[in-house]
Amino acid sequence: MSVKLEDIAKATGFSIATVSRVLAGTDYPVSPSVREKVLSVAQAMGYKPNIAARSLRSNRTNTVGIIVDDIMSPFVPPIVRGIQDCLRENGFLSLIVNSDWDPDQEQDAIRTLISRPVDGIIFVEYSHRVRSEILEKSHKPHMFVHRIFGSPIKNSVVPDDHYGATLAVRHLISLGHQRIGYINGPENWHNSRARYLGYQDELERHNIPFDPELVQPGDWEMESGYRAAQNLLALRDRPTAIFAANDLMALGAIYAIQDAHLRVPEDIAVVGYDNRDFAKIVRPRLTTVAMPVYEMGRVATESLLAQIAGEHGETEEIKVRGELVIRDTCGADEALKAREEINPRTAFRRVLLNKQPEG
Amino acid sequence: MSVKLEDIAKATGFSIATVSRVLAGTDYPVSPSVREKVLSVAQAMGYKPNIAARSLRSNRTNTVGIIVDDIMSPFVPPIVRGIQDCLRENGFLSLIVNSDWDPDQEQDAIRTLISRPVDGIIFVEYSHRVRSEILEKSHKPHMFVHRIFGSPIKNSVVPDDHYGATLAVRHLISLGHQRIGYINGPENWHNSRARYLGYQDELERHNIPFDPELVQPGDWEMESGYRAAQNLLALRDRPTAIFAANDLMALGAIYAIQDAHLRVPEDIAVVGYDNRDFAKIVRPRLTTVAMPVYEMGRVATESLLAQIAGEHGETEEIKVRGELVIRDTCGADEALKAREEINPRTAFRRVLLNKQPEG
DNA sequence: CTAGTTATAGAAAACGTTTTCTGAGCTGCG
DNA sequence: CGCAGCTCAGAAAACGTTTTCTATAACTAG
Repeated sequence: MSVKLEDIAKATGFSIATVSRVLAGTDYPVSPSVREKVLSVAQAMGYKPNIAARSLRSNRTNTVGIIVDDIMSPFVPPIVRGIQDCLRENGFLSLIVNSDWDPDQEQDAIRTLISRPVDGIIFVEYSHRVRSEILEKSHKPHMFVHRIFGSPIKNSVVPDDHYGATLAVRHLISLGHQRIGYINGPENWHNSRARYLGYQDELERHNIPFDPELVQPGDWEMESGYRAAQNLLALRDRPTAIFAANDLMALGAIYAIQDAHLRVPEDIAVVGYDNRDFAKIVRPRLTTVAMPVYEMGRVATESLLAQIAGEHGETEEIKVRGELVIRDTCGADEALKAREEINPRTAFRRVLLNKQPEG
Repeated sequence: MSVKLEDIAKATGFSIATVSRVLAGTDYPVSPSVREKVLSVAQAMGYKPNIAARSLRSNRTNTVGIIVDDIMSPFVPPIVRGIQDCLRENGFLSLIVNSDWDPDQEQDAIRTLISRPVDGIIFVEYSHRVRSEILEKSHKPHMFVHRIFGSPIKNSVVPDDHYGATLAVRHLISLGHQRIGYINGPENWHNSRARYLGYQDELERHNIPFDPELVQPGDWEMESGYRAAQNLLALRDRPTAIFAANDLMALGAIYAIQDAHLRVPEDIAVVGYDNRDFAKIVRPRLTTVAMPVYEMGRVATESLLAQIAGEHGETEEIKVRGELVIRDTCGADEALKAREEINPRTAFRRVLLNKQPEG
């Protein structure tokens, strides 16, 4: 079949050991002339190492496993892409398995991946509180990328939702809004709480009194955004702007506003959260806070690879900040729109929890 | 570390060979009592085979490689999910690598995957005409899942775009429309041609004369749909319905219609193609032909696994049909909407090219 | 000049399986 | 009864690497 070390050994006259040492790139001393010869012959013969053999012997595979809830769910692909780009840069490949939000399937996935030759595991949108014993016992390096947990957990990368909410509200305030409605997500989600807190804190920072009337519950779905906005519109002193905890509810709110024969952004401004794909094709195009999904994937992977390389052990929770993407639902200054489409592959800011400036 | 065959052999008193035969599930004769004992002990000890060792010895890894252009591009995740579901059912895992529409990176990906332990490769949205020599020489089973090529190629799975266009147009005709505009995709794309042909053929089948005035060019983007619709609206005898070759252009058309102070669907009906995520959250919700992405993934994988199992060699091009998803942009009978959200994991029809009924 | 060290290369063990080869004990048939 | 043929189990080879151990030559220090 394929050309192997033995063939190259025969062709060059050196031993298998020597050939291996050259080709595997260890720091074992090999004289330059030998190295050169082996390299050129290997090149000529088109040598490709047998990864199975290598990993059997050395226990390292340059492969990491990714456990996702569902590759089709909207936030997952960009996270995975961030992971894969970082992996590729370091010569790694990824094995992806779906858990379908099912703890049993997830356990199974963990078991499967651990038995496989993977050097580490990344959990994307891991939602189960119970850490797996198997995972613990395997001592494989692992990272969590998610938006779920409340309390900081080790080895995890999360979005800085508090900061993001702050951006949205600050933008509205800068446009002159004082009465800003808020449509919250489910109360038991950490996301909702963090964004809600960001909303409150930013109001306070600008000395705008917090009015509980302006806060409406939602469940992430469009329909709940619609109803929430209806309630806000029915207030005696109704808001001039609405910040929704996600894009879907923001869109529902826009529809409610339109159905009330009001205009967005002329009569009421709207800001969403997430920067979902549809945000730039709905009408009016949605101003929103980008969830830094791609970056989260990258950051998690960098940390994982460092762990694999033995550079460090567990890390604290890492928070990643997203940017405000200004489009049409706030009627903001055109100049601000210049930056419109952010490129997920470019610069981003990573903020370690304990290094955050003020708050 | 992990428990291995030797440990189980020691624990049960049988030889490694016997244990392996039981656990690997070969058809080698092993007496029931031995089998049972080994199985229970292995279970108790939590045995998981070392895949690296297994694949080194047996040259089979129960892993397939997937080369995608970009996991973030909209059609890819459901295709990948279809592949992965089918793989999982058969005890396989998948290694995914992105090629970024770059032939060089794709070559690289192929090389990488071939040197790895993968039993086969699936190309998703493979766009390069030049088949790789490396791929050919490797003799690895492979399949292509794509929407690109014109001429049928071996081992590929494609959507039946002609049929889909037929569905869309038939629906409009059944609602009484006679003047149906068509917004085409780029002419050099096979998709565009197939959908255009479906449009023409279905008109003919209903004895509706083809009017070239009603056909407008587009480039898949929303903006081109907008302009195309403007042109259609400017016709002296303007259409009562518009069929756009994709959802994005359909959405652009809707916006153009609305900007002309006409209503969708009351004044003009619109049908899109693809059933993208946004189709069910825009306003009005878009009636469209579903691209059978999930099914394409499954079908390709079934065929690949059959190849790997040695059940058959190369296959002819396989066409998969999508369904019409009826929502709000045609004002269709409410009864028809019952089937609204199709479940991608359920039944679907696969149609081999040479088994197609009439056309 | 000798002993110790260093630089380099080869031999061989090891990784955990699968699979081939061997062989022991039966069964069945002439 | 004897032998072919079957059923089942074990011994050992093999898969292609990496890595440990050993060996040799060259060099250095004293």
